[in-house]
Amino acid sequence: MPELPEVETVRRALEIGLVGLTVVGVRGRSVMMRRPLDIPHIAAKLGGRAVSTARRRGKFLLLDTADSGSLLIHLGMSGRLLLGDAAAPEPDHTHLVLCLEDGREVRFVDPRRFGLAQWLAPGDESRDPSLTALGIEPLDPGLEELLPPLLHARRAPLKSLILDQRLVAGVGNIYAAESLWRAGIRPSRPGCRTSVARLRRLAREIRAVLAEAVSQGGTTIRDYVTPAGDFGSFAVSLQVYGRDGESCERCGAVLRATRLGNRATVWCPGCQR
DNA sequence: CCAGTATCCTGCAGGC
DNA sequence: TGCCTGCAGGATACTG
Repeated sequence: MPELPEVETVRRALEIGLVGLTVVGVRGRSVMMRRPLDIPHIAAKLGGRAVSTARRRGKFLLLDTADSGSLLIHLGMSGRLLLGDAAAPEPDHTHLVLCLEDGREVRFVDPRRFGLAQWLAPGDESRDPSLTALGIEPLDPGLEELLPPLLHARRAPLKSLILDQRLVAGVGNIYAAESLWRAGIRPSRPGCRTSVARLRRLAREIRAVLAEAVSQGGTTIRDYVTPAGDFGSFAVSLQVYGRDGESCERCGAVLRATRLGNRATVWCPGCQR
């Protein structure tokens, strides 16, 4: 569910509301998630320590301590991080709770359990396979120069390529569809059959749509909320995602839905080539 | 190495 | 009202 803008919005909320505070307790159940959730291990490493930094890499969050290591979190499809009063009712599927010194709690809620929360010892970050495999950070400088040659070398549909976290880290199904619409490129177009100039345009649109979505607090479709419980407001700016059957804002043609790599894909047959 | 498919899990909407 | 099917913002282990 959450893509880069939603994860970045969560990170900013934690930077303001969590960083600097001490985690006085850790509780939860050691359920199976994308990786096993080991509550006692997290409790031993994080309990009694302060969170010093909240970082993001692609769709991953890293909550650092000064010298004990970091809590790695991925929200998967349905994950949410909530920051609020410990007395508030606890949602179903709350798997991990960080109790804070000021009486509030950070709760990791994830019904589908496609997410993960895992302790990384100092130095583990550079060994974790899913972190080391991550590609370009799209809001960092250089996307326009680095991404086009990678895409041009491949035959797969561009939408599948930009969803591949090893190429560019943070684009998901919503922003893949939106950036291709903005660039006027068909999602099914093979990377190798797209000019480098058009791929550069795509890279620019990826950056632009992600940055705009961050400024709107992300996109809420059904259940994404910020740690404070607010909805992201970028949904009103979506041009294709979830709009099949409606008319294209740019050319008026009827937007069509298809499936690409087992993911719903909406595009405009009139102006995406 | 690359491209495409199946799979993990719960909740919800829609059809009958 | 229920029961069934398919689908959902993701990643990855497979298969050819």
